[in-house]
Amino acid sequence: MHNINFIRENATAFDNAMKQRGETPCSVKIIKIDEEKRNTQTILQNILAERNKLSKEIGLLKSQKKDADKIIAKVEKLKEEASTLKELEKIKEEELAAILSRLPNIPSENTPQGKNEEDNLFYREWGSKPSFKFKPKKHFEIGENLNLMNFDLASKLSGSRFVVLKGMMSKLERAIAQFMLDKHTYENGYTEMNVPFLVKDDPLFGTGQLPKFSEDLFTAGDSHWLIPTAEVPLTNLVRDQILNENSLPMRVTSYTPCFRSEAGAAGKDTRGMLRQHQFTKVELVSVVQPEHSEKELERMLESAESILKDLNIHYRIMTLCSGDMGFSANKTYDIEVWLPGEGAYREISSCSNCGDFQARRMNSKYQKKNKNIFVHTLNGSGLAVGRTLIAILENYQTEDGNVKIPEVLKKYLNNQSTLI
RNA sequence: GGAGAGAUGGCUGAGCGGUUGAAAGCACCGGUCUUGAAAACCGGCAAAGGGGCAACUCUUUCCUGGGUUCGAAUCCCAGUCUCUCCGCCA
Repeated sequence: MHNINFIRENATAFDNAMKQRGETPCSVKIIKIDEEKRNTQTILQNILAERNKLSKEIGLLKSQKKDADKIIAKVEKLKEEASTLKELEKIKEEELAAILSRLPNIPSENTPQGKNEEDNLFYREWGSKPSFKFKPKKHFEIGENLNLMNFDLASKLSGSRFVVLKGMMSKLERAIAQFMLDKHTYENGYTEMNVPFLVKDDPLFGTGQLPKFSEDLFTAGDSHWLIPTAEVPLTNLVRDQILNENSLPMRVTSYTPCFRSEAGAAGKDTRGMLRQHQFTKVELVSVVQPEHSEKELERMLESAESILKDLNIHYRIMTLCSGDMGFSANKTYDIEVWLPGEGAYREISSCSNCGDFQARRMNSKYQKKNKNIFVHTLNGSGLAVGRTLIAILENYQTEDGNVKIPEVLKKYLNNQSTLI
């Protein structure tokens, strides 16, 4: 959520920022509504002040057993005026909130300007593309050939974009998740959390999915939504709070399923388990003081990278341009793994600094010298488990159709060295 | 599902129609003392917003939304959440 004072004082800069993000500049409209709201407020408050004053007089008169009927009649009139103005004020407030709550975060000055993913900037890479003496298969070919990955069964149960994993494939996915959690909790300084997978509206508003992106979410009953990412429950752990400064930085991680309707992705990545309605992910969330968030983003990125390094899988990191970033982010790095079967880099993690954007929506502050300051929030995948499974299958496949088990995962798989 | 209890400032907790924005304690901030720290003592300390160059001033907020009243943290209604007991259940 944007600071209205900032927009008032930096209208041009704000409009430019929105332009960068592909939004139509609207500061003029915002400022106009804001002015109307404040004008209404000023008049209303004068009336209320008068009412309060007279009410006190009434109290005084009554306590002296004097007649107060005249003043009471006067107050009655004021009350009527006030109620009309109150309604008008409410309307203006709602108009303003409707606009502000749907505008994306302002890109950081370190975010490259651009329209779409083609304008993303290469940041760095690790490792190199492996060479194969045979034509590497795609993950679903490997999985289906081994009879450990079944999309037909899943579609019988739930339709398209679901998968059933069997036997060692299912164990492998669990091993990956546990490896990630262990790494982040024992080495990277995150605290493991077990959080609800169903949340109410408020948390989703807090992290920015609502009100604008309800189409991307699944609902459960009238009052709950299935989480599209653990970012939602984890970040909202600090909602409506004034934190003690010594509780910062707060670094938490959680392994959860994620549910996404993929409303805008019809026909995209329909084969395989790259884009599913349900997938699991280990998420990282940091809550820090404003002055630390830039450094924290780098730290988070390194935490996510540490997983792929241990798995020895080649990846590159892209800095997302203003037009390709998510709604709440001011700066985002995507980690893209190399998929030999696919012959392409695919996103496996996205690490974002949201600045105080989510904190404003959640009302999350910390206390510093008797001042309450909005915290900064960051989130990143550490990593998407399903896609890590894909990366392992494609990078560790052998010519006979089997898959080697990465060294760091062996201890989670009874020291087995191949999938079958 | 049945029966009760409750929701007050960063926290604990008083207040239950008229200087109550709210006692007290803790936490926090400033100071005295101390070589430094602790303790002790003194002082300060809710938030959001409006008006004003400013000093300052006003409004709103005691879970949320309605209502009663000249006036509500305090009374009434609805909702949300929490807790206790009983039942059911992974």
